[in-house]
Amino acid sequence: MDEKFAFALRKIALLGGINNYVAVSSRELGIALDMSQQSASKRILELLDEKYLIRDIGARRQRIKITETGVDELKKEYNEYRRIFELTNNVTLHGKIASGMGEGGYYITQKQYMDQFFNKLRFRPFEGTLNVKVAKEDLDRLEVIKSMPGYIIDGFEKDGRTFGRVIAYRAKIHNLDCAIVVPERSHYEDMLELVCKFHLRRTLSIGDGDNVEVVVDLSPLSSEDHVTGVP
Amino acid sequence: MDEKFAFALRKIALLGGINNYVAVSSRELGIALDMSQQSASKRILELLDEKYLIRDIGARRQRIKITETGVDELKKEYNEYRRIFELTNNVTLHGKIASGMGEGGYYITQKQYMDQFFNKLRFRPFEGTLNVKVAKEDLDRLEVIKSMPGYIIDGFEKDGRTFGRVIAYRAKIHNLDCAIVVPERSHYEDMLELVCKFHLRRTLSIGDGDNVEVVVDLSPLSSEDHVTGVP
DNA sequence: ATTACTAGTAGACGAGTAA
DNA sequence: TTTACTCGTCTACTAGTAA
Repeated sequence: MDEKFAFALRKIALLGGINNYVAVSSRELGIALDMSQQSASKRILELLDEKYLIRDIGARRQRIKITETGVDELKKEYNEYRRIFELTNNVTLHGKIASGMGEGGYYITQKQYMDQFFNKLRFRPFEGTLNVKVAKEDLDRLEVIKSMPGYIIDGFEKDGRTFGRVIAYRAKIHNLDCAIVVPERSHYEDMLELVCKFHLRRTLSIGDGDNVEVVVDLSPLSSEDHVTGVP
Repeated sequence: MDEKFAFALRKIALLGGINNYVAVSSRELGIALDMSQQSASKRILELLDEKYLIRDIGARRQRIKITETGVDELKKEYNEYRRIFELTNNVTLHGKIASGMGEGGYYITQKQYMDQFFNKLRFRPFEGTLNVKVAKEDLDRLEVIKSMPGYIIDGFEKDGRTFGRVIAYRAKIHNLDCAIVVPERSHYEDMLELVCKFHLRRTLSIGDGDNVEVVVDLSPLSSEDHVTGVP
């Protein structure tokens, strides 16, 4: 997104435009953005065009509201700041082992995914994945992780079903190397899929309901096989 | 600050330029900023000129580092995002009553300050202020408060001494209306000055070392007597 | 490789103004 | 009052290139 859009959206958010329609004239927005009424009016039109804003235009005063897409863009910048001021390269997530092979497990163990894991992460995952339900208080950190560059695992079609692109991140669970896998653009999904060279339940002697700590490694990736969370 | 500077600084911060010199070529920065090498080079020169960046230019690769001023600018934006996504209009600070009249108390009880309190906050503070040492874990919230608009209490000169501009915010301590007073641009100062119409120690039966909870009201101010934390 | 100059251009901005 | 058009200016960018 163009930075000027983020700037305008941020100021509109500060005026209360995130959850409600807020009456902001182009003159007022111009003051907030330190520009003329004319330019602010144009900016609003651009934001509407980009679907970052919706408008309820009355006879006297327009009322504007930031769309979900717009809020997502702001969160992306917010997450950048969190990376700068809050996080290091290692983010720890707490969670509980969830029952074995859910829907996600079926997806991830597809050969097309597994081959890519080997090519990019340099290990062949043990058949089957470990599901970890992330603790509520760590969900926002998971959001930050999702906004970071990770290993792209491309999607594919098979038997008329669509398997979407997923992003993998190197991680450690109890000092064992593994990777976490999250579907691209999914919001507030609290289930992690872990892939590992070994059979994690057996190797770590863990089972359903056990608390685990997953340390995700967010250090910069080597080559061009990475992607930013949302392009 | 021009938004384009904040944008560039943010990307440099993400490349690790906050606490250390980091080797970033103008080409690399251009990629991060989605602009040409030439423009990125120019942007670096502008940031150097604005004292947001310092540079250690070697023969091959320049190494850059964000200055304290630059970090402050980034924190300002970060605090805006925190206001958007974390805070409501009321921010609660925890702290302990500290010993009576420190240096700050001497300052604040000056007549020139007191008259302005009456004009702007519409109450005349009881002679003397209450010092509250803010708990370490709430210091970052205090930083956010400082970045918000508050009531400007102008500084003055007296007997060759300079009394700086301070910012006041409406607050409540144990449901009693009061105001907190912070000097303009002071970093990581953990001492709050509270002013109130009543004698707080007597009215609330509190004394040194007692834990108190101060709820600061950050709702938008009425007129033109407010200022943003740092202009 | 770098960094950064100059020159030319596209687009962002504000003034004037209409509705 | 609003919003938003046209149009002229000027800035911010890129390409070419030097060091």
